[in-house]
Amino acid sequence: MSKKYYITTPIYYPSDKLHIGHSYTTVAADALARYKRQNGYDVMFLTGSDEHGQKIERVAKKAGVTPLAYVDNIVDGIEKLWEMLDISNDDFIRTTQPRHQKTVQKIFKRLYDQGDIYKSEYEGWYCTPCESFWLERQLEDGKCPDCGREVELTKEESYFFKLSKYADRLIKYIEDHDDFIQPASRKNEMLNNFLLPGLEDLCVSRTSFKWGIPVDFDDKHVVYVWIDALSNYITALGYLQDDDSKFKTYWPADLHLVGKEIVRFHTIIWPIMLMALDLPLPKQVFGHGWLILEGGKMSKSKGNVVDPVKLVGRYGVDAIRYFLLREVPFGSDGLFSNESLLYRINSDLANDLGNLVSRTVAMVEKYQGGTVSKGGTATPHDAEIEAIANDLYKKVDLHMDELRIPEALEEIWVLVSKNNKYIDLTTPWILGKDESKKDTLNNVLYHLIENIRIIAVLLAAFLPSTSKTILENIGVSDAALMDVNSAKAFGALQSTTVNKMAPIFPRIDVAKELESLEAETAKEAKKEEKETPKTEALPQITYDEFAKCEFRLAKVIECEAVPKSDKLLKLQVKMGEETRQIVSGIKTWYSPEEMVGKTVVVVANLKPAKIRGVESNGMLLAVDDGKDLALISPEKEMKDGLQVR
RNA sequence: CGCGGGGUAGAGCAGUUUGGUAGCUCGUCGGGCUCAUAACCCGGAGGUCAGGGGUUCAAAUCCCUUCCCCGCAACCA
Repeated sequence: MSKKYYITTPIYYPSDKLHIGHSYTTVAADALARYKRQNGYDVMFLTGSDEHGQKIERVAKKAGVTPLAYVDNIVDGIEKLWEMLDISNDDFIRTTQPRHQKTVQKIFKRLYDQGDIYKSEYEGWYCTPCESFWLERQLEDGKCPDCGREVELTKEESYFFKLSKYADRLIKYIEDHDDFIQPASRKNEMLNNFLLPGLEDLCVSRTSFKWGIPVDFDDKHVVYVWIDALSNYITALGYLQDDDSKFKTYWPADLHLVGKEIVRFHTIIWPIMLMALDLPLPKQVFGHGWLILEGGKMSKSKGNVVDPVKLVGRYGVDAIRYFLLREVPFGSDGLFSNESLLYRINSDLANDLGNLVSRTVAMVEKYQGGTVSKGGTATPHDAEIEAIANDLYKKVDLHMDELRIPEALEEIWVLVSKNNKYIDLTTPWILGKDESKKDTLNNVLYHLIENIRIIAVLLAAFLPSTSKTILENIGVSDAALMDVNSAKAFGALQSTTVNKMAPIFPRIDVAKELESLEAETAKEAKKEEKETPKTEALPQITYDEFAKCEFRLAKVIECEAVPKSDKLLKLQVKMGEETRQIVSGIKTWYSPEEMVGKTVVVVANLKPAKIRGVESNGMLLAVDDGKDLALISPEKEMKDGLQVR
């Protein structure tokens, strides 16, 4: 019996197309899954989509289709993307599938029956036109954060899950299982920020929207995200279903690979759910870092979203896979920029690996008619490179065991470089001119080919198609020689005949390519600009209603940042005789210095409010497009205090 | 004083646990080679290890302190 390995990615929320970050998580999980398979594990690799919720209900409505139709379309795109990226998932779970829905209902019922879920109500604010329910702290200006209209205080009936009951058990579990939360820094974050201060019971149902799994014993309610989405890891295995053989084989999961933003749900809510269901906990939750985009908010004009489909189309799957796997270090963030991507492709893939294969194959053809075999006259440089090849598997394996994918690749590249150097040291082009050195030449070329074979075999998990192409290049097709066991030591290959093929990674002209990429993004940005932002029109109002608002010109005379806040500025503005204090969330776009002296439009008769403990008497008018923000000012110099109509 | 991470060559990072010559990749400059994808190999230049103070024969590393950046949280009238 082979050992099992169950690995998952998060299920993605299909309210929009996926970006490079989702691809990163999935490619990393794929590399791990392939690696384990290659090493003889019985692997179950799951990914999927989390398709319910108010947000999807709303975008679908806006698009004029049913939520399911909307989601079908996006999920289709996701599955195509995974296909494009050579993702080898064994299953794809959608939370709208009957197997999932039915099981979630059973789980919910069971938790309810055993008293871990109870019905209660909590107070909040309801926006009738939006049909949405908000918590006090979610409100903006005491109004609906979505539409800005009045909300009313209501009580929403809801089911709650007793997190608190299991908190102590979870704390103990986390403290006893060092590997459970990785990297360790996140473990402290969870304990200090959430667990040790105490857990509140969790609201697990909603009555304010319908697009969800109905609570089968109380059809006013749908199951809210937590129990719905997190359960996917077991519903996909057949838990509480007729055929639960997969569940019996694969649970508990060996690894939930997640982005650092959702570590919390996977290390607190999910384990507690499992405890309540009396199931074993996953062995490890790994919160990986993110790909940070170049320039951050500065690049808003460039358009910040990196589309994986476009990149794969341009540079090929394995170039993108390589970049993703190589660039994000264990437990921290990596940087993405077109430039770094292109340099990586050129230097690691084209120059080092691709060129090594191509020069080696060319020499085998040129000097010995395409065939090499083991043996010949040794050179003084053989021992060193054989030692490196012999140790390579062990080193890669050690890194993979600790989920250090970039380091594993780095290790493989040590052998790549050493081969390039070996060529320089042994100068086969000189040996080729001397008939008496024929045996030495064969030995040198054999070393190169055998090392390339080992490299190709070990790359199979990371760059599956490149691995195949390289083996084809060097004429290896025997299954035993493509097996990882044959790559654990130098010398398994006896003899082979090569096939010279086109370069596996053609060199990219970086300057030209960057230019063309930029031109393309600029074009797209323009297209986006043209599309008028869809803002839902508000109902008409009478002039009297409008007249209730008092807008005035105000001159900023003082301005400073509000301490301990990222976005808030505290301004003193002069409106005629009067001076007042306003707090505004515009620090991202305006510095305190540049605010002073500006004339702006203020809503003057807004009720005062306290923001972060600072009193604010009014509101600055501004427009934003989601990326940038501009204050509204009079078109020519006018006196402050004047009314705006 | 909310929690956490970080500041090391032009860029991205390792080294800090266990003080002892500051290292890797990319870029840059010079040389070598011609099998190869203007590639490969070798060498050089480039660092007040964020600032200040302390411990020590010796500090990037240990202690104290100041400043700055980035996550999370909060907040965006």
